Amino acid sequence: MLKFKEYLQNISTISDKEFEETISYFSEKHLHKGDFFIKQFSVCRQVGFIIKGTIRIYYINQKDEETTYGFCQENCLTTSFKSFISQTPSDLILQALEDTDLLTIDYDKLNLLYKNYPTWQNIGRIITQNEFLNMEQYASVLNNETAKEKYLRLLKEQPNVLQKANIEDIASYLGVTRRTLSRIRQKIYQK
Amino acid sequence: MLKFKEYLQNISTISDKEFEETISYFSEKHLHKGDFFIKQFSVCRQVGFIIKGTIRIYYINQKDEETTYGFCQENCLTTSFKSFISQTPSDLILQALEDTDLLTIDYDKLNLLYKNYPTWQNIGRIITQNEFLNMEQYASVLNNETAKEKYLRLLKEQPNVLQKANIEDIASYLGVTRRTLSRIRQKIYQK
DNA sequence: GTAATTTGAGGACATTTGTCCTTTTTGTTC
DNA sequence: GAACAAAAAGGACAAATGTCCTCAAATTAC
Repeated sequence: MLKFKEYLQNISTISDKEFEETISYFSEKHLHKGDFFIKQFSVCRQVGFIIKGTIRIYYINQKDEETTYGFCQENCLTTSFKSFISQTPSDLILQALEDTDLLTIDYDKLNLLYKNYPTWQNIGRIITQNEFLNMEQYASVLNNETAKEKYLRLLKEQPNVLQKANIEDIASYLGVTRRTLSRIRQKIYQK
Repeated sequence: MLKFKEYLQNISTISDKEFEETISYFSEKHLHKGDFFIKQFSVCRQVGFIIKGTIRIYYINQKDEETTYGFCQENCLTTSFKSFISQTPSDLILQALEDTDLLTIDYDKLNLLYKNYPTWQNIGRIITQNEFLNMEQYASVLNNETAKEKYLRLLKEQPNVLQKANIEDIASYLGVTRRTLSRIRQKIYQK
């Protein structure tokens, strides 16, 4: 809860009283390893704030291959944003890589927050803008970083993901085959 | 003007009177071939609606190579969105590939529109969401389409861009070198 | 603990792409 | 129209990546 309060205070000012009231709109959710937060083709009805654990975000393309968008961990928001804002079936799949605790809010309750608290209108707009910036950053990485650079960044920023995810997941995150990932690791660790 | 009205009406309902008033917040701008709508590192102060012409959006990466994000043409909004919303220096460069006519609105005037017209708050939110969806679509293309597929889509959706842009631009849009683009064309046109 | 199964490492070869060129084509100037 | 310049096509080889394997290590089941 404390971390969530910090998270919101980084976005906008929120009083203790408002936070207390806000928190009553949220629920807690526990996922076991392998559980889905959002399944493919289901309408995403919730946004989650990760208290503890790891979520892998991925989708399955036309050739039946999994492409991993990324991994969300502690103190991050996680949702299938497009599905959530448009309340349409989700292309993205969100799955727990390990036991994960979340603070969640439903679509309707979030809209109540927007309606009842001017602060939340502000928070909502900024979160939407942040989602845009994240997506832009993601596209920029796809354009500019080699698979090796992406691997090194993952190693730096989310080293524990390398333990929790399997080779297949990491390779699909890097946009290469297992074989190439194997070669990347060889170069990094043997020199 | 008519096209712009249609564009807005597709987003939200806007009365004739509101549109008349709205249009007074906009200016017309004419770019010659090669002119910049937004230069690198300048703060983007305007959003443009293209009446006629073609804008290439690109940036220059750490290795001094140009990467082309895409090409905007008639009846599309064009801006360096991140720079515009945050009023910070732009990574993206927007340049006219041919003589281009735009309807433009300044940052301050847009905020006046938001303030004075509830309709525009709605339009603004939806445009922001659309920008997110566009960026997501862009990332999805980067992940899923081969250079050849991208070329064929360009050929289908914006065939005239292939005349207006040079090989270098198109190759950087596809994410390959000139040599590979040459091979792609060879395969497409000789079989 | 042993056997069976899953997962990661890496060999061999084919395919693709990039680099560095030269040649050809197109467009421009006088 | 000839001469020049600019842009695109494409040859030759090197480097990177994918495909299809096998083998070793780790994990799980009994």
